[in-house]
Amino acid sequence: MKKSITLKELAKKLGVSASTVSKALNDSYEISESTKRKVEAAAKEFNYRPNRAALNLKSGKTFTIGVVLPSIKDFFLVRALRGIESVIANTNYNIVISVTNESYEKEVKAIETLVNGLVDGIILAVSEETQLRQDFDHLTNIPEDIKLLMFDRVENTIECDKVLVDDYEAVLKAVKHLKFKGATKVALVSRNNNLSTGKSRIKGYIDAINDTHDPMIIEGKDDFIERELEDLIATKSINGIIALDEEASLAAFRVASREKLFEERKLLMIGYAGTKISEHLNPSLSTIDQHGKRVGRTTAKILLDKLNNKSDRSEVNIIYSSLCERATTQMVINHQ
Amino acid sequence: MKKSITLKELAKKLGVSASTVSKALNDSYEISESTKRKVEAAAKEFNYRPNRAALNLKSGKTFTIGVVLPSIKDFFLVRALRGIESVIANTNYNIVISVTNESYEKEVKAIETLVNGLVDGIILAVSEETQLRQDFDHLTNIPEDIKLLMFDRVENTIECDKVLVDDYEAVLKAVKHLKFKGATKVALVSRNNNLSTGKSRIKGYIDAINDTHDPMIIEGKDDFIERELEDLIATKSINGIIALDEEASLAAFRVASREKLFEERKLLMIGYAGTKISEHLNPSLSTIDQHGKRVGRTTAKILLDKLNNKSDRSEVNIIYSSLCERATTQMVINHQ
DNA sequence: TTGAAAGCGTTACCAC
DNA sequence: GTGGTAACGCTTTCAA
Repeated sequence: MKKSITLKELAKKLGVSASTVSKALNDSYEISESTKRKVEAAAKEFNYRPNRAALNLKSGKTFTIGVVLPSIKDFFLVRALRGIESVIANTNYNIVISVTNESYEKEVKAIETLVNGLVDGIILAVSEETQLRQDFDHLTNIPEDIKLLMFDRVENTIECDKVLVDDYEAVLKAVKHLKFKGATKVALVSRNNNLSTGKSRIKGYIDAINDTHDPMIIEGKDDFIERELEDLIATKSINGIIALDEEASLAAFRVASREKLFEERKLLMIGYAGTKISEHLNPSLSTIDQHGKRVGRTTAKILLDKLNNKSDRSEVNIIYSSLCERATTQMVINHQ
Repeated sequence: MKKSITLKELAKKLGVSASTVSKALNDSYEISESTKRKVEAAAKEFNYRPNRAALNLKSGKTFTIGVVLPSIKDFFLVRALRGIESVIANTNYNIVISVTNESYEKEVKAIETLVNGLVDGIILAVSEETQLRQDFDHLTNIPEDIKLLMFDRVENTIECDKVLVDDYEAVLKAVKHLKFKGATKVALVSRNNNLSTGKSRIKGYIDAINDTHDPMIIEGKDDFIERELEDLIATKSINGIIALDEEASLAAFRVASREKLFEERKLLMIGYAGTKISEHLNPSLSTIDQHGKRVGRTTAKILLDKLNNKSDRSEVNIIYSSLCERATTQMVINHQ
């Protein structure tokens, strides 16, 4: 592996000035063709690479975008990351990634680091703990020349670009669909969380059941969900389930399978879960698809527009989920 | 959002020199306590943030690590990324991520960009196309002050730190285990690839069947695998399957389910697939667990050691896979 | 067509 | 204890 050379050293080797080399490499009209050729040849020979730190310092830009995610376990966030990456890859920007593990403290630290001249813009999905604490100073203190975009989990009081998912409507529609397909008693299961998205989804559920029966909401870890759900099945003979995340979806699915509710056509279900696993469950699980990759792509495009000053005012973009119907909603329910 | 201020401007506001401010903020013994306090207060008030580009330029370090991955769809690579992130998060380093989509050209471009003063070190899993072309100039040309570490898919001719998975042994053992459990005719399925890891795994399979029967190898897209496998089942009555990746595992699983081979206890199977999906298949799928997260953690630790000059010679580390036994190998096979 | 010099924001050496 | 100055690697203005 060769050691790389600086512009000055290259200039010395060529017996010309640094400015000449710089201009030649930037294909300036001031430099003669022959000099350009010589410089380019030498640059290649000596493996010259412009020093990025110097470039950044000079230009005040970093051509780097920070992506701050609460988790890279969550299938939706990973898909969003893929979407972001697919757009950024075709530009001259780079991606710095930070994972907060849903921690407020890590989020503050991540933003702090990124903001210190590491990035030109930040794409952020707020951590759960931050939403719980409702403490957003680290976001309001971001210098104004760094563009912020929030997606999915969003804080409305902060003015910045936003890309949202229609959580309320998606669940509203899903639960109505369960009812339409014959479910008369729909329970909701969810991991216990403090997310704005979760609250919207629950609201969608409540509005959808619309007093046709009391809300039946189970929030907790997967084993808790399993226990409580078994209880609800026994006591309330529910025939519909809406699950708000993958953990809850799989827990509910396990219960339903164990109780043979799908086999006996006693239950309809819609969840949130990755495509591959939903397809391979038996019966395959109907899900709400949030189009994570599209969310990511939109996110990246809007931020790039901002960075290129193509737009100035803050934009709010909504990506509509769609119901991905598979076997758990395609049976006719068996009302005894 | 406040605009941030430079050290010089801060010095002017305080009526002291830039050097004094710099030293005060770095808690130098040369500066009086009272000055330090004044400077710190002012720094906070005016939202001073050191400019990272200037720091990088001065120190010649970036405290950034580049992670170049062929894909972030692959569950193993995502787990490795998580492992890397979990280690780096506790240091003052940052992660720049590049995804090559298995493309040689993208890999070259990514390395090129990272090497231009963006990072101090690079963690790389080589793309499929690069392994196919066997063209590694972009790697041998990396300046010697940037540390390179390759993991999983590795090129032996390049001297650098390496973290490997025991592909050969893992498949050898897995196939032997299938035989031990009663499978007498084991077929291998795999997506068509040109990876070093795949070749090692196939070698493991061949050595494991050890002429007890002819190798039966199906390589291709999932629909191709499904067709060919149905054929093999019909004509050769195979009773064991080893699948080398998630796509192949799921394709083979679908065929086996359709043909009711698991129900009738006619088939044993081991695959490579994500934990969650393997557990939720019915019957649950036995898999080879490569401990992706551990691979990532090891990877990051070794690179950090190199960056901190804690070690100098190149290290090769092997992470041993383990067989994760689930239902598809826990039945007694039904020999008619 | 080429070159000298200033400057981006910071640190470190050396004077004072 | 404090301040001036040079330097990191590059671009850009202005002069030659």
